[in-house]
Amino acid sequence: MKIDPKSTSDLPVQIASAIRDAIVAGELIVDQRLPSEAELAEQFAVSRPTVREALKRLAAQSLIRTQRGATGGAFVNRLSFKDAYSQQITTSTLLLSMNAVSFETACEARFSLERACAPLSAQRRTNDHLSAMRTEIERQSNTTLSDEAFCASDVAFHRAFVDSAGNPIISYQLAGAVEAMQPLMNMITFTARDRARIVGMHKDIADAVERHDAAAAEAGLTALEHENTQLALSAFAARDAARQTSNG
Amino acid sequence: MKIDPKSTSDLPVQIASAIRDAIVAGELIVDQRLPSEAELAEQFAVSRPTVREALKRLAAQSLIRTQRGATGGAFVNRLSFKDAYSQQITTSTLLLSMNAVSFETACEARFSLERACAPLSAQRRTNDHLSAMRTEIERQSNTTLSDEAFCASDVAFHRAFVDSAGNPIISYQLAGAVEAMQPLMNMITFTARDRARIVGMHKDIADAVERHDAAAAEAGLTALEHENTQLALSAFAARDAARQTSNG
DNA sequence: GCAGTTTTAATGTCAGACAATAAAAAACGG
DNA sequence: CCGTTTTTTATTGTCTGACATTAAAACTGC
Repeated sequence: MKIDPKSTSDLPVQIASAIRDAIVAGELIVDQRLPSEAELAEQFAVSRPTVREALKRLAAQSLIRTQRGATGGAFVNRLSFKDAYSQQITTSTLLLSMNAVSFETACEARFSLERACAPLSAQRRTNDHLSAMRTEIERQSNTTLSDEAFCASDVAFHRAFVDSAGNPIISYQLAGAVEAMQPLMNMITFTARDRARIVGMHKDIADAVERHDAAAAEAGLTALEHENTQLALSAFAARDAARQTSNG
Repeated sequence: MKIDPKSTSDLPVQIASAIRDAIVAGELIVDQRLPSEAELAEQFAVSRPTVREALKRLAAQSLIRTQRGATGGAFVNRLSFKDAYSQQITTSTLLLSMNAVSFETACEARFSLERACAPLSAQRRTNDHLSAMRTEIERQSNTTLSDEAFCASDVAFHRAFVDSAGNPIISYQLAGAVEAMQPLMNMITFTARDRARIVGMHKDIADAVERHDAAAAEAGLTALEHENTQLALSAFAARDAARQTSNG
């Protein structure tokens, strides 16, 4: 674990990279303790604050955790699915909001990937998964729900569907795609009729999964994608019209 | 932008969260300059090193960038697809290597998601995408290639295929699923016959995409998944047998 | 006006100190 | 001798202050 003494710039970045590479390469294994900050400082020939910054960069990525006390120090972290999920969601959300990704593009990505779950979900769904979906459908049927709460339940339904595929890697990958859509969905106002249609489609999907019918589940997702796209189009059209009026 | 003065622990984490929330909520927009470290320190009533650690955490996630000099400071970063890709790949790779995810699970996730690209790729593929795939097929046909180089080309082929779907969000999501598999694939030794079969399947997929045949592309991916799973099974069986012999 | 120089405001790095913490070691009491 | 309490100790967390480095802006001389 060495850094290039020639490279003049940004020591903490170099040190963080060196340690990260060691972790990825398996030289440092899970729960192994790194040398203390003082030792690392000596090893890399820099000061303790510089080492600290490097360690904090890694901590920000959940690659290490630190512990105070006599037997404390920095330890290689087992990257949990939970940590990975939340990183994935943050990154995806920012990616959408900062890069002017169109609603259609995001929606297409989300439903394309969700349809990939249909065969697995239809095959493997357990009663737990089904009841999680049904619970959200029940919740969404409550017409007194705010738009935000309706969207949140929508996301929860889709996550339950994705989880029913029984593949944690897929769940991880789709967490970003599904959750990152929520801010975009929150821009839409749902009428009672819109909600009824969406809830109906959710029912169709849950029913299809229950009877192990992958094709029907895929068809339900496609219909839902179409519905969402149409709703968004009219919502954005209305918004643009309002803007036009107020500005000119 | 405030932190909870009651919460006793980990000030840099709290400060980083406060700033991140402000960015996600849109209170700080892209390219906007944050207050200087000294000002932030005063605002949060902590010292400069504490603020610095918070900023470094955010820099590690590419949420901000810093610049030295008179007009320097920390600026909200536009999270580029490129940055998001590399974060995604690092996270996915670590997730696989640290959580004892089976080859089958990872493989299933990867190919399920890749199949989701087939309809879009078949519809939208450009000549550039096709030639990128053909180039990799050409490279893979070179029998003098090392196993690592063969795997790298395999990954490049699949990324070209995914990119041909013409949806950057899908490309971003799948970058992790595809690239993270490489270390696992590198554990497999490919015989000449194995390689010929794989290259043949790649050809089938490229041909299917070229003639806009989504179903054939999906079938090709399914065949490839099956091939990979079988190869991995025998590779791991051989490895386990060798271990058995040497141990007792 | 323009080129070169100086100023200045900001981050980058360092050194040293003390606080907070948690585990291990030592002291103590039964 | 064992269990509990206290002390020690190693480590991270935070602060203060200083200097180095950088790059833009202000200034100067022509």
